[in-house]
Order: sequence, then C-alpha cells, then structure tokens
Amino acid sequence: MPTSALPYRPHNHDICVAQALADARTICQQHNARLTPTRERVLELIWQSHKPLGAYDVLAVLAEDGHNAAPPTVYRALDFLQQQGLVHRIASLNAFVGCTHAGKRHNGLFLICRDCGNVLELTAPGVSQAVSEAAVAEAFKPDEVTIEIAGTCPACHVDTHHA
Amino acid sequence: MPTSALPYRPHNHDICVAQALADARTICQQHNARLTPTRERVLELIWQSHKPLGAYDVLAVLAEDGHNAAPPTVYRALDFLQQQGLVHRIASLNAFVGCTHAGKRHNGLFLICRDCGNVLELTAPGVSQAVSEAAVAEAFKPDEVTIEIAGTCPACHVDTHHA
DNA sequence: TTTGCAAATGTTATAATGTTGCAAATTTCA
DNA sequence: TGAAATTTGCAACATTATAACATTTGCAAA
Repeated sequence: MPTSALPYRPHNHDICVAQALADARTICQQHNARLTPTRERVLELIWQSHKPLGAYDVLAVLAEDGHNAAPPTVYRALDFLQQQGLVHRIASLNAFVGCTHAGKRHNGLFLICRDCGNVLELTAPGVSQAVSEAAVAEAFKPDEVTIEIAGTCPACHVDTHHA
Repeated sequence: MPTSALPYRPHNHDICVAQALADARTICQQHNARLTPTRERVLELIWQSHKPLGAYDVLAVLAEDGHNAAPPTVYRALDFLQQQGLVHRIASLNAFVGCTHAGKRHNGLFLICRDCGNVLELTAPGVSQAVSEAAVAEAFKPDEVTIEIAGTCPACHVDTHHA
C-alpha cells in the first residue's frame, strides 16, 4: 500500500469534492464573487476528475447534463475559477485541475505523470525561493510562475520496474 | 548602458543568428541528424526574432519566402529542432524560442516579459536542484521540467516607474 | 415597485493551434 | 544501382480558444 500523499492513493474522492466545493463557496463569499450554478458545476466536474480536464471535456459533460453550453460558457467559468484561485491551468496540457491549496497563498508546482495522467500539486518553498532568486539576479519582476514537471509517478514507476 | 545579459540589450543580432546556425550544424552533425534547408530556415527565423514565434508565424514567413508550406512542415521542423535541443517551446505562449544553451546539458528557465514580449532563457542550478528535491520527496521521476516566469523585465520595469 | 445598471449568460461564428494519413520525393547505404 | 529509411508535400481534419453582440439576471437606488 502506497504511503505517498499522491492523489491517486485510494480514498473517497466524493469527500474531497464536497470539501472543495464548500471551500469554494466560502472563498467566493469572502471575495464577493458569485459562484453561480454553472461555475460551481464546472468546478465540481474538474474536482471529480483526478486527471486534468480540458475545456471541451467539461463541455461534453455539461452536454450530458442537458446543459446546452457553448465553449465561451466553459471558458468563462474556468477564467472565473482561476481568478478565484480555485483551479489551475496546466499550460503543457491545455487542461485544468482543482487547486488543492485554495485560499492559501501559494506557488503551485505540478507533478504530471505521463503514464497514468494524474497530477499532483505541491507547494515547494525551496523552489519558489530559488525561482525568486534567479529572477532577482536578472532584475526581473515575476508575476506568474509556471512550474510543470512531466515524468513518472511512484505507482507507475514501480509498474515499469516489474516489467 | 545596461549591464544585464538580457537579449534586448542592443547588439548585432545577425551575429547571434549566424552563430546559432553554425552551432546547429555542428550539433546536428554530431547527432547524425540532418539539418535540411527547411529545418535550418525555420531555426533561422526563430533566432531572428527575439520574441517567441508561433508555428503559424513561422508559416507566414515561409509563405513570404515563396515556400508553399503547410502546417505539418513547420511542426515537423519544430519537433526536429526541439529534439536536437536547438529550440524550446514555451508552453504558456504556444511559441518557440531559440535555445541559447544548445549543445550543453541544461535545464532551461524562461523569463517572459509581458510588456515587451522578450524572453530570456536562464540556467539556474539552484532552481533545478530545488525542483529535483521536491520531486524526489514525492518519489516522482522527473522527465521534462517546464519553468516559465511571466513578469516584467528590467527595461520595462524602469519605464513604468517613470510613468 | 420599478427603473436602471452591472454582471453573467446565451448564441453564432470564427480564429488560432495542432494532428493524421498517405503519397511522392529524396537521401542513405549496402 | 536499388532497396530501405527518412523527409517532404499535401489535403483534410481535430482541438483549443476567442470575438462580437444579444439577452437575461441580480441587485440596489429612486
């Protein structure tokens, strides 16, 4: 049984989702932002998937819902959720994941398993600081930092070893 | 006069380009890879621009050249150049820049100015190591690391100060 | 209550980015 | 040379994202 904190560890994910939605409501209230039904549903869909979800994946599920949504609907909801710090966009995948540190100030770092597709968000203060130092050394004023690491997660790494 | 190593420092860029192409030829020879005219031309175009160039930007210039190229031509050339370590793809911009460390083993880190659009590639050993440590702590095997920092470069930062 | 405004959503179309598949040409090397 | 592998040309298509404008909704001030 894996001891890692990776999200693909077996767990009752419904609880994660419920918690994330509850947190989101709180955060939006604090921001005086409106977590409308569409926005909340999009957030829920993203959370229900451990793997990053593309905008059109979201769109497809909304269609199954009977919600006859067009792309702008989804992109707007995603923009909103990003602004509220509730989801992150993974640039190297054109896809979105729920933020596991919503509400807290943090610099995300993403471990993306190429094998199983799962993504783990970390906060790595050492990395943030090193990045900061590198930027300062160039007199560069960082605004948004994207750190995405593609590779193999522990579970998949073990598997290939056995092969 | 700026003392930074940033690429927007005034210089004769033709020399950079020529040097990059010469290096590329050497590297490809070492790799037994064929730097065909199209591939070389694409590399040249990317180098001539200090700002990241999208695939369709490249395509447009090729069209001006009279080269009636289709998207796959460009994407294939870009794939090749990436494999040879001659260009980098900036995921957050869907665009490409010439690699300023071609041939050397390195972990790139990109400073992207939102104001002027220029991009500086750095090697920051501290960052690489911190990233490595973070990955190891999760038993994750990194394969490809993407670090992109959007913000304001020194030149543009000064400008806004004056405003 | 209604009026008015800003925010949010709907709708259509289109832009921008990237890929597949196959045939023709070119290069490599035995 | 001639077979095999690589590269290119080409057409069609797939995916991702945005523009523009109309409409509706939520909310607060008159």
